[in-house]
Amino acid sequence: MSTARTRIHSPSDIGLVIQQARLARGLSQTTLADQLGLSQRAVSEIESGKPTIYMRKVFDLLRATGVELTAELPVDER
Amino acid sequence: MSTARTRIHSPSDIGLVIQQARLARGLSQTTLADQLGLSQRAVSEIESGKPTIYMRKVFDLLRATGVELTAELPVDER
DNA sequence: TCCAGCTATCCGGATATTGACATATTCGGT
DNA sequence: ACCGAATATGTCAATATCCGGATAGCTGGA
Repeated sequence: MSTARTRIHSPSDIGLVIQQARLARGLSQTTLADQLGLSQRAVSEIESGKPTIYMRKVFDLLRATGVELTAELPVDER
Repeated sequence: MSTARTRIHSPSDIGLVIQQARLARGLSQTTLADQLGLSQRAVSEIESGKPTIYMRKVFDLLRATGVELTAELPVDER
């Protein structure tokens, strides 16, 4: 069990990661959507990178597909 | 110049990171909002973790504040 | 203490997203 | 090539976010 790391810079980037994670788990959009109380349409649109999607849905999907997000903030310690 | 790493699991988490990054750059919500064509209100709500915010706005803020996101997807390579 | 800058929050109307349903299209396996 | 599952996309009414403008509250500095 290794870990694939991907830089995320846009809705499209995160959509692709979510799609990969979903497929890796052998889930259909419909199955996942039903589990989370989302519409199949929403899952499809998120994976395709629609920019006007609510954050909550994205985080729901990340959690359900086991994707971990890390933020890196450059800090200049004086 | 070091790098602070934070696990992101929710809109609140990402809001806090964005706020830290903004403050580290000495910017006000209004200044940042104007730069990005957002309202000061939007920046405030994002930082406070409002879950029904469009993804695009969050990515705009991440870019503007220099925060890097990384996704980690557990993969079982047979 | 006074004041300016910053942030959180209210209202109101315009606009866009939402889910449900339906369906065209694509994809994978046999 | 065929067939069923999966996915992308259309419409539509309902709903919620959006921004502007305004403002109250908070904070730090002079």
